[in-house]
Amino acid sequence: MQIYNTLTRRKEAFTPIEPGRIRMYVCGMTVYDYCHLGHARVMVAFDVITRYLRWRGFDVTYVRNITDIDDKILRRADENGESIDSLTERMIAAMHEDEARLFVLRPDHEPRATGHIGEIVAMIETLIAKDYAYAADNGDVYYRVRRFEGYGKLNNRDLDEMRAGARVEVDEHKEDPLDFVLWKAAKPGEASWPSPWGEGRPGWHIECSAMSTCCLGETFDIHGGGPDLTFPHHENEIAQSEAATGKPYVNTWMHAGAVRVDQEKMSKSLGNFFTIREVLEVHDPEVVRYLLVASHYRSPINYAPESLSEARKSLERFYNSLEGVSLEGLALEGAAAAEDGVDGRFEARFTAAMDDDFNTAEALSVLFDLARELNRAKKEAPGQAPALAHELKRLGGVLGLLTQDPAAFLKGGAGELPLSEAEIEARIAARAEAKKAKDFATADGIRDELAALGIILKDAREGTTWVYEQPAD
RNA sequence: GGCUGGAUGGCAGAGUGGUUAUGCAGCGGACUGCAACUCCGUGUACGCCGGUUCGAUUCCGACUCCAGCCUCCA
Repeated sequence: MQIYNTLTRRKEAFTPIEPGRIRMYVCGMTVYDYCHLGHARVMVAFDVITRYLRWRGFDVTYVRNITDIDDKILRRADENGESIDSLTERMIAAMHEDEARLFVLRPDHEPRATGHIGEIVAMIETLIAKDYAYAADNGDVYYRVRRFEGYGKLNNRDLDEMRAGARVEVDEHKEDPLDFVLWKAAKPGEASWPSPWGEGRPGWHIECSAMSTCCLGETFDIHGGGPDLTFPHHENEIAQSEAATGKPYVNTWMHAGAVRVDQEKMSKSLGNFFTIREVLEVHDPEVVRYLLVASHYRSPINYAPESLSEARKSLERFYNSLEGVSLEGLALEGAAAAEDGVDGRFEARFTAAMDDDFNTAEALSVLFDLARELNRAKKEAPGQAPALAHELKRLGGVLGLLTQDPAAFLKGGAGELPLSEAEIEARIAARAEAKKAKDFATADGIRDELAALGIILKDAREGTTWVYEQPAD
């Protein structure tokens, strides 16, 4: 298996530290607002990675933290006139709802910063003892960046050039403008925890170092996150953890690609973001997931509402092929599967694609080939169709796709129908009558009328089924 | 300015030193009462300029353009 490592900037053969076991940490959300599509990308990317690694037989421990104390949270809670707890609990619940709808499995552990203050304080104390950190006279504790030799290695940054780059804020309490905060002294009335340096709260970077070490050990296999976290967040994590433990922090760094809108990064600060929940109001969650899985996890994707319609059409192709094939009573293991006409060639191609840095786009192309084969079988060799359909669902399932009932998906999934299903069925029955009487004008009139509402009829030998496609506006 | 990554057919999006990605859309045919679904067939795509090579979209170099990071952001 090959994985691209952000640290070395190339694909490397992946070998877990402990055979058969993979420890992975991903930087999660700061819970002061609803998740947007950029968050969805990271959630889905690492969900696919986790599902695939498990499918390949690895025992994966997946940790994704929750930042539940931070300046933005304090500000937002204040603006809302609600408590920090109330705000963060609401947002965490919303996040769990969003990810569940996107077929994202929950990580094994979701440590919260406020639940690990003890470990955080202990790590800061170690850093001070080793002279990598210092308490300033304002009650803050800072990391002494120039003390850490490898600083900048993840981003290929040179300390002196960064300084020349000038956008570094000068702070009179810092020895060096590049030093970053580990512990922040509380202002009167702010949420705070006791520490040897007075009441305060942890800085953002230290919480990930402390929580990852605490959940996964001092050195672990994979550390992931969004594309904008490489600097300074992950650089600082390396500096903190390696200085504190004297050991390598992470073997493979993985970063997802950005979600863009009009060729600009989707972000809170630009205000050009779409929240997951607002997108799910009009689109089937699987369509959103498909859109994210259809591109390689590292390439940027440009979000446009039209891309979702295209994603839906691609998924319709899969579900059309699956529709009408009964999987009941299939005993499909090993030799039985081979006899039924599925000889592992699709799985081999699928695995080769995914082993190559999780190439989901390539893997999907294998599934499309499989769907074509299934469509052919439905026509020419119906006996083989169930095995092929099973294979398609099985491999699709590794990507967290194709788990719905085909008819249910095609009928619009989550969306609201312009007519009730009973009404639609009544029209279909009326049309069948007209067809029987060779009154094609009436029959086509009913079909056109439904089509205008987005309901597309499909006649099959077994009867008429339909697809609902929300008309574009 | 520094550091990273990218530029592929109408659109989306993989990949490769010489051979079909795939999906959507288009075109021709089959199926159909006509459609839809589906099947079969169909497109001299690889930013620009040089170099290496028998041969480069794929390797090397320059250039142009785009994006991300360098400030909180997934």
